[in-house]
Amino acid sequence: MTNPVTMTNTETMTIRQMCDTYDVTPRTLRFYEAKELLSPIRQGTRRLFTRTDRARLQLILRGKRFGFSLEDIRQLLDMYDRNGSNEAQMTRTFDLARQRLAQMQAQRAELDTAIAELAAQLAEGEAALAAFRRDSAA
Amino acid sequence: MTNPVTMTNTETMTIRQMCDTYDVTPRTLRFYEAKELLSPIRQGTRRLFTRTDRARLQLILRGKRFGFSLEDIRQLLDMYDRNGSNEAQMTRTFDLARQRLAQMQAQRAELDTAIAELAAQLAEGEAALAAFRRDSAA
DNA sequence: CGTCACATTTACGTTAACGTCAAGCACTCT
DNA sequence: AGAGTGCTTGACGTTAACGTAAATGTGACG
Repeated sequence: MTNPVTMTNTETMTIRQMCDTYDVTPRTLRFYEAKELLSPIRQGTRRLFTRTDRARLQLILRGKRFGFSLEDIRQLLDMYDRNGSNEAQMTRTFDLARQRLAQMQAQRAELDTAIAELAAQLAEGEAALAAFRRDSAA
Repeated sequence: MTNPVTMTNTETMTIRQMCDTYDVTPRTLRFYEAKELLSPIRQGTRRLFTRTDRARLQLILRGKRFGFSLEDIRQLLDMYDRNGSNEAQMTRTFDLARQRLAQMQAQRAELDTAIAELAAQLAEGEAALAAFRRDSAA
């Protein structure tokens, strides 16, 4: 039944493989486990990360790129997870997601105006610099 | 000479007026001064914040809303300020601004995809919830 | 069996951006 | 003079997200 070829344990990864794959430190993975963001299984004392852990880690890293706190991320992960929960739980979860979405949209709007303003400043400054150079020219 | 009515010094503000106006704490203003983001003048031992300080504070607060560090902000403020510097200084400053702009645009792109994904998740989840409710219905 | 490479736990250190006392001036009002 | 209000300067405390060091374990290899 168990195919010896596919048995090369592509299912789980050691902590080092995880670090190399996702460019994080061991400390980070242990820290995430302590914070209950990941829950690798144990082989004796060593950690083995499943594909579930890997999926969660990718979500964590993406969340971090957006400036979410780990606590925020933990809540979002719960949402991705417990979609088979009861109705009350689900609606609460969706409320949280909608709030977050609104925050993100607001942040996007602010970022847009900031980008526009900074671009304007840049244009203005570069025009000044160009004039400066014309003056310095023979 | 000095008109007692117009003497209400609309030019400068005390630390408390600043706090009330911009919704920050005294500690924050002193901290920004220590970090050389603000440079209020002194009347004896007390601080008096000029319109320059107020303008800078607004820029600081806006920068913070975008997640910039105070150190980032300090550099940007320098850019807004020293536009009358030498050419080398200016080009360096513009490089910094362009880098920041690129960062912001990248961040916006990421934010966009995150928004899209989160919205999709939400829609999916809400569809599931609706089905859940149909099942529960008589 | 010794040692090497990699893993683990424990625990203190670090940075940013302030918060939170504590102790003491400086005015003003009574 | 005493009390009150507002401001000042230290200086230690706090949270997040790990970094870093120390001591120990453990499985494979020569």
